[in-house]
Amino acid sequence: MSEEKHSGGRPRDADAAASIKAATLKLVRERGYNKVSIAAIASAAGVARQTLYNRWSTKADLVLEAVFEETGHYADAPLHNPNKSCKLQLEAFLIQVFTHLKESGSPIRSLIAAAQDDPAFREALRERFVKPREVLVIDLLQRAQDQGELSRTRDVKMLSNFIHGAFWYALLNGEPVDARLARDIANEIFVA
Amino acid sequence: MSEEKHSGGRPRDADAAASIKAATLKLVRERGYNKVSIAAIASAAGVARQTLYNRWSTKADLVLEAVFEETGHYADAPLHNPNKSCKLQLEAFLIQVFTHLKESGSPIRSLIAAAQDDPAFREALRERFVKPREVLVIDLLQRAQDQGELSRTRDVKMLSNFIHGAFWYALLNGEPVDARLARDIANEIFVA
Amino acid sequence: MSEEKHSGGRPRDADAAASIKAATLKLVRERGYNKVSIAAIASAAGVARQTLYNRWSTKADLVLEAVFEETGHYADAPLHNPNKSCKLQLEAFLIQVFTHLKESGSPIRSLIAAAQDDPAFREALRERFVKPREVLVIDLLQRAQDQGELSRTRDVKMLSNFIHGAFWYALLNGEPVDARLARDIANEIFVA
Amino acid sequence: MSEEKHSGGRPRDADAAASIKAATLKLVRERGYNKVSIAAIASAAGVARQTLYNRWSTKADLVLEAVFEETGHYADAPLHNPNKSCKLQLEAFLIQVFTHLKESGSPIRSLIAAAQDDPAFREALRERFVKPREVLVIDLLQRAQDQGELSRTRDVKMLSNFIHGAFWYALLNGEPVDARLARDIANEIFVA
DNA sequence: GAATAATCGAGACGGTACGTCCTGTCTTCAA
DNA sequence: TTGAAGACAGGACGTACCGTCTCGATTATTC
Repeated sequence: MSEEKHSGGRPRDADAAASIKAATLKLVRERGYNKVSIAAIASAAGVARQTLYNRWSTKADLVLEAVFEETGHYADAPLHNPNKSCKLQLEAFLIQVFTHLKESGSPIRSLIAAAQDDPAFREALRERFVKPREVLVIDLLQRAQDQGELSRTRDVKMLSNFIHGAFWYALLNGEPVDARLARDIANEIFVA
Repeated sequence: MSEEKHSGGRPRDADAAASIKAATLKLVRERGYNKVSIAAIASAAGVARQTLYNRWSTKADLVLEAVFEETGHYADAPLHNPNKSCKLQLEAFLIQVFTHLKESGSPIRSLIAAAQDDPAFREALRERFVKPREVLVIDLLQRAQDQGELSRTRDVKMLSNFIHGAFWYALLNGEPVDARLARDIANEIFVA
Repeated sequence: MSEEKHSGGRPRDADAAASIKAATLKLVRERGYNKVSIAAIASAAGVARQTLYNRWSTKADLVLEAVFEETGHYADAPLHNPNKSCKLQLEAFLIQVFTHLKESGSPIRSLIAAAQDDPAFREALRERFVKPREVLVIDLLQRAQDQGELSRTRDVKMLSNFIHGAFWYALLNGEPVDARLARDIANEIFVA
Repeated sequence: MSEEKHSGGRPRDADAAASIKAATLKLVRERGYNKVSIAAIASAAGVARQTLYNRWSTKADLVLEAVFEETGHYADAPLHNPNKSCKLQLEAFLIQVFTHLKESGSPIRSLIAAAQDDPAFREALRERFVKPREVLVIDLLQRAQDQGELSRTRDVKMLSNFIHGAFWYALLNGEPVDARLARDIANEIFVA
């Protein structure tokens, strides 16, 4: 069902996509998004330049896919853990996110940057990166309100903005995005 | 005293700097940062391309200066207004900042983006844009604590991060950065 | 056999080479070598600038090829004509060379000039322009000696230098290089 | 009489001209004419760039003066030496010229090259370098005819062209311009 | 002695050209 | 039809020069 029909012609090289994404991640981490050309990625992947254009329409698309291929799935992981307080669940979630960033922080910063001049790409980033995390956090905060751990007077949407905003702000300003930040954010959100 | 000494050689054309910055702002607002070439700025300013290179080492530097030349001073404006509650002062401050962004939001988004691939430039942006606003907000929050308007249990540094983070998050995600957001942020900070 | 193998990749546009060389000759004759920029040639040929760099490493190389493409072959023409005296054969040969110069004298002067600052290019010019003509003249003079038309005491290598030197000297000094010069040279060589 | 009246204003620095010419010769010999910029000469001479423009209108003019300043006078030296045969006088003269070229050959090649794109400069070179040597050689050859050392049937103007042409040809083709060439030329001219 | 005027060091300016790099498209051959 | 290879149009980049110009400072001559 997920297999597209192959109607004649040479089939796509299955290995190509993997080696391209690997080369993309490697180069972007080493040199930074803007210092990596499409030609350099193709060359590092041992692939013709056209092969990249066959599959991704822009460099941003490619990097987006490369970055979230491997690690994009953790967002589906069950955040709900009845044994822990919501505050600790939030902290644990942030630590999980920040750990991923330790490796891919630079590419993600680059993606956010690339999104600023390309509305279509900004939307893609929103769908794949931003919204899933917002949903998780908002759910968690609502659960906290249901369980009386968080006051019903708090605006969970704005709190979510505070949480994500705080880590974007640190990320984009080059400040450490680590366990300490996760704890400080969680503490301040659940302060009252 | 603030004038740099002129130690020989033809002095720089004072008009040139102004027309270059004006052309820069105009073009960046119209087309977006990455769609504007240095040659186009020079041409619009009626100036030789080399003249830009004589004064700014990168396009980011130029745009940074152009954006904050005119509006960078309002941060010095007295934020302290004894007749208003701190919450309203915060809201007023944010409205002021957001008003500026209505005009220069796109260039500033571009600057934040450009900073992600250039540590030196990120530092410059931090000094000229980020830090001054942090200082203002932190002072205000501390005053609020002194006056009993804000609980001493709150971490003003993290609250400042929430405030700035919330607006960066909205800005970079293409959501409205307006008076409503200012009010919502102020409300949530002073919620208790 | 003389065709270079095509080992993958889009083949070079055959028309492009022709139109580039044509534009090169036209512009160099009109404006002079140093007044013609690579960009101007590309533009006149309706071709991207990079296409020129793909094929020739320097402007001198390009002009060299353009100048000798059309007319470089006459050197192969049989100089040996048993019905004429060697003196008249020399005169006819020089007239032939000088006629070519009437059209391309300016580009050739430019090539000689360009060769003075580029040893590699000087060698190329020697191979394509200088040596073939030396060989022809030396052969002719030796034939003249064999037939008793020229004394065996003469040094044909030096006489060849006299002949070519005289016409370079005239060419580079802006003096007429015409049939009269051809006759005068031939007369003086066969004077005795 | 050769001193121009100085009617007010700071007089020109007398040392400047010397150090400029020295720097010019040094740099042109080291790097070649086209690889030397006016700015580099000024810098090497410890002089402002404008000072060069105050005195010479083009780089070619400057180099012309620099090259012939020191050695341009030998052409006035008496070539007539009754004790030697004209052939030996010619050989001695050529050796004298070629010795100068051993040091300044490269700049002179450059000057001939530069002249090809600048008629005014070609004329200047002709006056200062070409014609004086032609006159000397023609006089010598006429003396040789008067004394019976050279046949009256020879065209001394063309012989002069042969002589100068032969050495230009060698010079511009990168062949040795030395005592051996001087002897070979003299021998062949006086062959009969 | 003061005014005048040309020169000098320094360096900005308008301009032209350079050679490199990159993007996205196209065109060939081979699989 | 895909892939490898590479040419092509187009455009931006940063650098290097050129010849001109504009400063402040200097150094003569002329008044």
